[in-house]
Amino acid sequence: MTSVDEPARPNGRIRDAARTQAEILDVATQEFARAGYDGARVDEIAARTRTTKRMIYYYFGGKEQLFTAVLERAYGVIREAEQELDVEHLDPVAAIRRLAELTFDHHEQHPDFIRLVSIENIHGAAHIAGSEKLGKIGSPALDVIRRILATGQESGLFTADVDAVDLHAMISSFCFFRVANRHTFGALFGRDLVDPAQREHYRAMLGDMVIAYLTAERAAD
Amino acid sequence: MTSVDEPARPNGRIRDAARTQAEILDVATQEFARAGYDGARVDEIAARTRTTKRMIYYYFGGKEQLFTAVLERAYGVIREAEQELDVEHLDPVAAIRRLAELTFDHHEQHPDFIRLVSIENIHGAAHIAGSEKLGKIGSPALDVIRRILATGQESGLFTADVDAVDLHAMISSFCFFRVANRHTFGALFGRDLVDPAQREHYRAMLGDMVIAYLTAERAAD
DNA sequence: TAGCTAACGTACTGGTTCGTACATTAGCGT
DNA sequence: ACGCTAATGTACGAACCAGTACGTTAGCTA
Repeated sequence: MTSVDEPARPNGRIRDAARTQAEILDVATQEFARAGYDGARVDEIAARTRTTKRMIYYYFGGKEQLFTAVLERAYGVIREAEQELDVEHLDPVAAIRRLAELTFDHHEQHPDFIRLVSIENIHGAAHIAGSEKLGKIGSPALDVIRRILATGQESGLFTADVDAVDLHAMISSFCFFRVANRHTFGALFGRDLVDPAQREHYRAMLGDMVIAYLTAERAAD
Repeated sequence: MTSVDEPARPNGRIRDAARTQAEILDVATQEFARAGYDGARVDEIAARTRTTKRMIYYYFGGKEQLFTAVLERAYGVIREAEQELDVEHLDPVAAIRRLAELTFDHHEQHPDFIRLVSIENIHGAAHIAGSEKLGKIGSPALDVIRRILATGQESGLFTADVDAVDLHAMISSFCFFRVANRHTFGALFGRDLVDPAQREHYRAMLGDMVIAYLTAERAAD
């Protein structure tokens, strides 16, 4: 099965620290997302790698640090995606809608990440708190929202008195819930929130919701 | 500390099956919510009860069934609370806002339940699926929403083409995220979503959001 | 008050799982 | 070519933990 791997590779057993580490992180991400922190098995992660359990401890130190490394990489992916956001050329309403849609898409495309976040919350965000990397890196998306919001509020288009962090929470809530609670919601209400046929429906619903909130006519106060 | 428990009780060691089971469920709820399914320890649950591990297996059969029983009771509490909903005497806008607020309050008051739901989703809702009790009991809240929605849509007050299940998902998203992701959100963005001082702020934000969505002026289509 | 059963306690086991001691090799620098 | 170190593999141990065999007692019933 793995006989013809790559050309000019003797027996496919080459030493490559970076590749080994990346492979461990890939498998660990799946395993932690599959079963939770305590449900994940170090032996299982090792077995699904081309290397051994010894290497996990050699490179990461232990299960706990491995999970932290998994989180760090997962959040890194998000941050990279957020840096590619290009919506500020749009008018505020369109920009916010587009940003919400991209957030929606990203959540849908990374269910493992959502699960890791759920798991980390079960454990009180102890690993994030104990990570230097994850300590102080504000989300690029937040800066984008901040600027769009300022423009929209100055022009009077946005009537809501809301700041970027809260708006981010609002958008994330919807995207997160849809993916994270898919199973219980489906079991209890018989509706699959991640049904591909309903994807556009929910995408539009999110955009409508956020725009309606931001532009609603407010009672004078 | 526990010397003077209750009057007329010889040594406090009385046989009471119902009480023992309830006590196991109480402690198990805390322990599962604290550490997740795999992180929870049956011995720990037993130790924090007035009874022994033997009783857990005697009454519930095993760890898996105990978790299912915990879920069943937790969902039962929700359903009871939903049956007390009394908002239909209000006009549709006020009724929906009130319902959202009550949902908000209930989530805030039951963080353990939120955690159990997160945990159950990590495991693909396997326990709900395997439970007869949890299989077929539609939420009373859903019926209430359905009726309010119908009234509001007929009168033209509500312009959004949304059904009860989706609206319920929208409201729950916000309430759930705020509690469930409190820790990672706080660690990453430095804002405690469950800060008591901000409680009214978020409560109002949810109501504004839902009402704005339902009553927004729609482009003719 | 004898006896019966539900309710309860103790002590243990067998398997699992994280982590490590020890042995080995690839491949770079000189 | 020769060593030196990063990288890797093997085998094992010690603790932990879900679940159980076996023994005991409360309290109702007749």
